[in-house]
Amino acid sequence: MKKSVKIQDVAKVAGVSTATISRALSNPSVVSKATREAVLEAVKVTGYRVNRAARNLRTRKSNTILVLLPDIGNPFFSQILQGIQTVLSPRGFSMLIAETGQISAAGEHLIDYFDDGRADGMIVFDGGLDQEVARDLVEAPQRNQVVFACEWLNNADFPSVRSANRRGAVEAVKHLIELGHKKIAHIKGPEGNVLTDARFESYVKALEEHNIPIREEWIFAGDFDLNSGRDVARKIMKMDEKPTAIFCASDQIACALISEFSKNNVKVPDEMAVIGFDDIELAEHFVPALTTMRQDRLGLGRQAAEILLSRMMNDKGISDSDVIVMDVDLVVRESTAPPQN
Amino acid sequence: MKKSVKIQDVAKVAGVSTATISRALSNPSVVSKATREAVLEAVKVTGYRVNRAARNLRTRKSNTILVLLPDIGNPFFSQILQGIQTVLSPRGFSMLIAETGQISAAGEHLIDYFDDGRADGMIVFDGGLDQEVARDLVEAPQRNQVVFACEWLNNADFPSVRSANRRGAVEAVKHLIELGHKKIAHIKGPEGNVLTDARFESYVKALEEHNIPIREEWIFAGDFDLNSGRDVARKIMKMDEKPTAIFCASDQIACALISEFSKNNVKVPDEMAVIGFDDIELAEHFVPALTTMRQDRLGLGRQAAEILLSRMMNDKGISDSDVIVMDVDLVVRESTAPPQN
DNA sequence: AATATGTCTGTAATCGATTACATTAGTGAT
DNA sequence: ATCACTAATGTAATCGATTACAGACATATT
Repeated sequence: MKKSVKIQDVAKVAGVSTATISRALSNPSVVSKATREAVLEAVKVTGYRVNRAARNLRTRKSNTILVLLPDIGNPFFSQILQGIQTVLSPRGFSMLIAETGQISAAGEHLIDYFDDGRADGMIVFDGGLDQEVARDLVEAPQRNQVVFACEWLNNADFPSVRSANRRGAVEAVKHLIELGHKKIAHIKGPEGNVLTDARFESYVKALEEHNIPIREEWIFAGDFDLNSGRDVARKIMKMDEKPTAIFCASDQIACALISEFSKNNVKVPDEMAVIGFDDIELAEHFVPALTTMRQDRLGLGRQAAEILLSRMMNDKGISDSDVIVMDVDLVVRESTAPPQN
Repeated sequence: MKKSVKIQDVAKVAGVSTATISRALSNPSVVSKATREAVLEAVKVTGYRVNRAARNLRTRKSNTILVLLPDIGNPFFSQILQGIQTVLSPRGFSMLIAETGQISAAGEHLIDYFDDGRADGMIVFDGGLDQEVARDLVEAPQRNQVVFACEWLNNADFPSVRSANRRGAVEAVKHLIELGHKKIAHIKGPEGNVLTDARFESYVKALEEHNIPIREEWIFAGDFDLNSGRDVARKIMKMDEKPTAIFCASDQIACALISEFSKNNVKVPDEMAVIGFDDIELAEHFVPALTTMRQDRLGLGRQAAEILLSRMMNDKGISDSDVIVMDVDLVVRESTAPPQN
């Protein structure tokens, strides 16, 4: 049972003081070459590893970033996490993951992560934070160490990285219009979500721009998830006057929608054109392959991490680029086609 | 700029010593009711939060679990992470996430997480660790604080949680046989993976048990991912003698396989029956809905976390239940049917 | 009354690294 | 020879909580 090596032990082996060890490791340029090499050698010999808790205590830093998700189980986030990780890892930061619901369920507050030194910064993917939680964040001294990604807060201007939801939604609907559709339905995301609103409003805008009247009965509540797609498909099939095309707020909705249509012999894209949003991995391999707006999830994660780190370094409090909007791309596959008749 | 409250400040407000504050918070039963209430009140008034770094340093614990994934971007893990989180969070543990590749790329070692006090335990999802990394883990004094999940190491007996891969694969193939298939192909997972081997060997075993000869040309290399499904579909379509059914090592393979078949007018399930493994969320909503073996991903995550925590509490070094095998369920949907003719 | 027992609380050492400040030695200028 | 300055290193305080140990007090026992 070898006891853990501490900086004192290394100092003894290298024949220098602990201060020199510390300096040689964290700021090599200030010690002489000879010492530096001796220290490195001693570190190797002893197998020394800095004790993070001690370092964190002394420096008041954790080198850890909290990633706050509304729902860890949603596979939409996995690639985003990967993007974040590719930026954080080489820079020596660790990634802590938590879920909005779990934090409040545990009686904790979001800013506790700052207050108790668990995290130096956070990337928040939940635009639906409680009013109170949001206010705490705005008023926190660590205000600058927070970046929103994908979603954002309407009443606070944190830096944020997001996809071009409005342009994307407009383009998606336009794609349907250009194919000749006039009867275009929309399945919304969850109530109160900023993405839901942005995409829905753009749907309305695109229709208005082309003088297509809005039909309330073709606007459906949903929640980004599979089940809402299935449910809406059932509703639509019962309608007397059906739309000929549907713009879904997410690919998951679109897939489940198509699936339910297929089961009931409603042909996609011929009888019903369907376009999604996200371009999840499976979209390309769905049957029929899904036409959708691609979000660069890896890039979103990377950008969010980059911005956060650069803000944490500067700490100017001033920021030139508060909102980064990532491009989205229309990917035309097989689930959209001109209307039949 | 309010400076952070420390335990001293609370002590002053409550009119007791720091020791009492600490005790009242971490071991309430040892202080009198009156003091306890006074302390709680003082904590509320001051807005005190324990400094984790200080606590971690003193207690030599981090209350953090490292979750090591082979690939963060793989959505297969998201529900597992959620399962882990639901166990860890209420017990006051945080979840740190890292990727095998990133750690070595950063020149770090897995056991550094123990050595430098970043994690008290780890759940490893990668059965393909380097020999060296694996050996370090086996020899580490924290051997007991490691649990494998989904995958496992062949040459070391860490506790592990996994699905009944062998039984599941046998059942999957049997399902095809019972439908009347005799020409059954298999698309394997990545080379050298323990799951690949378990599922492949079971495929062979199931065929042998039913006296169906193994046809080498119907065994395909793959890698759990979408592209290998597409590629194998193309290969099969070019064959003179085609199988009538295919057992895929993952749902992703199966979906992409079916997708490619559909594009080329090979009818699933009529011309080709396909069964997957995993039951990813989309399986149910695929077209046709995918027949597959369900793995309880949420449960896997939960179990892994439970076992790890209980081992960390006991620390007996002895373990009655080393390997927990989670049930898998055959979910018959629409991608399998009897062979045509 | 003296002693034992138990309950509660306080004092101060401790965890291990970082860093402000002090010190030393070496170089070059005057 | 003295001074100014730089470069390299050492000494010791510090970060903030936990906890071993000791002490104070109240109650029970003999």
